[in-house]
Order: sequence, then C-alpha cells, then structure tokens
Amino acid sequence: MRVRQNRDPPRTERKFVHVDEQLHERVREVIASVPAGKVATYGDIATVAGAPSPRMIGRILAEDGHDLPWHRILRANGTPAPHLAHRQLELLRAEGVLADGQKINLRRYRWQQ
DNA sequence: TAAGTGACCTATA
DNA sequence: CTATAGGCCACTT
Repeated sequence: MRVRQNRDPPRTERKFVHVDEQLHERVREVIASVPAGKVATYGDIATVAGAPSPRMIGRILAEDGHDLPWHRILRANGTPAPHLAHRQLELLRAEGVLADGQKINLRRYRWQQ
C-alpha cells in the first residue's frame, strides 16, 4: 500500500496533472507489485488497475515510470516495446527472465495468469 | 473540429 | 513469420 511519498516534483507542477491522478496512482501500484523474476503485459496492468485502455499504461510509464520496474512490462505477445528492447531484455535477464530471441515465454514468467 | 500519434490489443489472412 | 484492419484513449497539432 503506497500513499504518496516523496515523489517530486510535486504533482501540481507536473505537466500532466488532473483528474485521473487516482487511476494514475493505482496503475503505479500494480506495476510496483510485479515481483522480480516475473512479468506482466500492458493489458494485464490495465485490467487489474481498471485502466480504460492498455495504451494508458504505456503513456503513464513514459511519463512517470522512472522509479518503477518498467522492464517487467511486456506486450501481449511477450516482446518488449521496440525502442527499449535491448535494455529491457538485459534487465530481465539479470533477474532470471530469459528471452528466446526478443520474445519472453509468458506461459512461464507471467505474473498472475 | 479534425487528423495525427503513441512503451497497446485482438482477429484474420 | 508478416501484414492489415479496427478498436482503444489521452494528448497534440
């Protein structure tokens, strides 16, 4: 349970500040709850957090994902977002999540199937 | 107001 | 495996 700690700059000074702050926060929580060695898809996060669309997850991560385990989030087919692929697979490998080429075996590593 | 743009998804061919 | 097609939704142009 995470109750807004020292996360700066203050919300009021961020670029995207508004109504869905609540959802935004919930999404962060869900992502943070994915354990090391496991992965989840954008869709998984959206469903669990109640986000209207998986696209929102990527958007939130791009804006506010620096302090989250963003590398544990994959696309529905097990591959990472193209522009991050190299780095992401590297981080996953470091926690024992091995890729077959660019693809991760979701059957094996997915969190809460 | 309309069209373009994403760390996306599912279905079909 | 690749390629479309349509849907998704907040945001920018």
